[in-house]
Amino acid sequence: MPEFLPMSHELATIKLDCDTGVSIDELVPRESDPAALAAYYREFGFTRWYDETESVADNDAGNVQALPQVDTDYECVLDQKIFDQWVQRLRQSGSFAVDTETTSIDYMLAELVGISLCIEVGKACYIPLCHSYEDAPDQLDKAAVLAALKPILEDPEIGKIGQNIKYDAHIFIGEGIRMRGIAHDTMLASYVLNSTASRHNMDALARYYLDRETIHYEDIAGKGVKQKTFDQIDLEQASDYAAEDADVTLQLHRVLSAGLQQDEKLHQVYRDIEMPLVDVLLEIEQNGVLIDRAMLEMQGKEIAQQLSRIEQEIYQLSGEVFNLSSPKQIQSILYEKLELPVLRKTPKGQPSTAEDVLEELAAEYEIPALILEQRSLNKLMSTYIERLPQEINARTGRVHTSYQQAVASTGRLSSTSPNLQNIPVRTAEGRRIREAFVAPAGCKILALDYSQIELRIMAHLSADNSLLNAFAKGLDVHRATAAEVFGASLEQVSAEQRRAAKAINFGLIYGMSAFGLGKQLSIGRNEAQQYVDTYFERYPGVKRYMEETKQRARDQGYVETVFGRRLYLPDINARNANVRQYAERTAINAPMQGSAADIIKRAMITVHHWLGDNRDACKMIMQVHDELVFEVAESEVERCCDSIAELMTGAADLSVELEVDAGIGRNWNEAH
DNA sequence: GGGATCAGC
DNA sequence: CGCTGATCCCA
Repeated sequence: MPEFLPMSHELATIKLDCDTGVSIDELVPRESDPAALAAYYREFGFTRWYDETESVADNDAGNVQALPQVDTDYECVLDQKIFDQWVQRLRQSGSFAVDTETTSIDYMLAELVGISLCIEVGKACYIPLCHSYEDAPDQLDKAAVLAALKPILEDPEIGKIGQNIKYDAHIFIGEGIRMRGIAHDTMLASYVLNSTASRHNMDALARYYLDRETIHYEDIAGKGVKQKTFDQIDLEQASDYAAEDADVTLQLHRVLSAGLQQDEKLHQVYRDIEMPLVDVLLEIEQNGVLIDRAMLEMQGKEIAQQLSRIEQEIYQLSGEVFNLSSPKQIQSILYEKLELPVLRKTPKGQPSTAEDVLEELAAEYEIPALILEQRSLNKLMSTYIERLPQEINARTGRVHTSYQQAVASTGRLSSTSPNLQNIPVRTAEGRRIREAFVAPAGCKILALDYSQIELRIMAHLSADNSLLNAFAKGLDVHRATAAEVFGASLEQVSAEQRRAAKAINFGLIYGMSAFGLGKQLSIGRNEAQQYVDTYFERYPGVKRYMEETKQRARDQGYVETVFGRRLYLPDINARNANVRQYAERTAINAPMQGSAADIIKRAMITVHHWLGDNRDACKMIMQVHDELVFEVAESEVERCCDSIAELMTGAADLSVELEVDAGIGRNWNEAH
């Protein structure tokens, strides 16, 4: 086992120097010599477990190089001459760190307040533009400053370095500046080096990688309802804070780059996937999605009627009115008042009222079925039908989500405010929400999704003959699995058998346990174990792959995707069996989920480049893990469909072909 | 702020 | 059984 695996909580008490007998101080180079840094990272890597609350000093010295503290020279630019000098230096620089200060964390609502810049570590400036508190000093003219910076920010030859630079690029778009040369993002570098870190915000990175405590926004702006927006903050405080951000970003960039240089595969993931994706996500987010407000209103009225009918019925049957949104009250009605049998308990020991439990109770009793229906309609109502219209931007008339690029440990994106990656599709009523995701007049929605991408990746990684064969022949893979496991011919497979086989296939991707499979299929543990055993007999390559993956995880402390993205598993050698098995399931799942994420990200980048200057006719508007959604001019839609499908299938060269299903419609539902 | 629940892949 | 985010209740 390598010495510097990320430590699980269980192992956290073992000091790093216990293993080597060498004092930590001797291990950490104190100079900023790149060669020393390089040697250091080669030896120790960035494998420490870190989060916001942890500082290098608090822990056991850490394996991270703290750059020597440099005397800082931060200036607030209020003078035209000084500004001109900065512009001059920026023009001549190969790259620089940039950070914007604004009035909101919402990129579509935020107003630019000031800009900070740093070309050389320790020397940074803040250019205030719109501080508007009482007696605020005169500031440089915003339009003039932006006009001077625009050619520099738009010059692809001058590299821009930022912390979550997509946000700053959004802000500049709001000012009519399309940032080019987005070269580095310290948040993404940190994410590629260790995706399991809980957060990749600047404060945490500075604390961990620079052993430096930065000024916290709350300290200068206050917190809660009284929190000031940045334009209300005193220039002196604002300058220290903002200039520091740019300076720290540049310092972080140096340290993190040195780390990435030490592993060619990780460097490629960063350079060839994550960085180019920034521009793609920027575009998708700016594009936004058109939502048919009237459609949702209509659906809302229908559902409100159904809801009140169901609620009345539930109150009648249970003999009292109570809050159906409170699991606690439902629990007391069902299990105490009406004395229904308790089939399962929540982790905290409360009788569960979860979907599958109520599903089972619904066979015998009336109320559970009604509660399920109420819950599902209520969810549609509060999360989608009522919420989505509120998310429509007043200026663009569209919904602009945020894709989080440094959140999911496996390499997936996530989507927030609103989450467009969990729009209902499973049930008929839910699916109707997608009818409200529409194309404007003259356009169509084009949706393309990878077919069985994770299973194909499993076939590729495991090189199992039967599985490779099933895909090569273009078989219905769940049916093929059923035929193998139940010893039937393809034609003989029943619907029930196919359903079970599908659950097995999903189980495999999730690092299946007999317990979990049994629960999914509502069968006993032993019967489920039988299925698993038979499966592994028929697919010995898969069995071997699973064992090898777990062993590799134990040996090296991480697993990786087809493209070399890494996921650390600090708990893989834990002594607690539950903790360890959980890590083992993640070890199985992460390479498949993560490789799929890599592949669609690569596809997004090539599609983005293919679109070139044709982005008015064909706009990428959503990504849902294995699906890309576009808004396309009617005249172009067939051509785009074929070309994009080809680019998507070509995004990886696996030992099974990738397949893409495509659909075209007036709305997202029709496009499926 | 944490837990329960449920929407997606 | 893997990975997420939003909403709600309740302390």
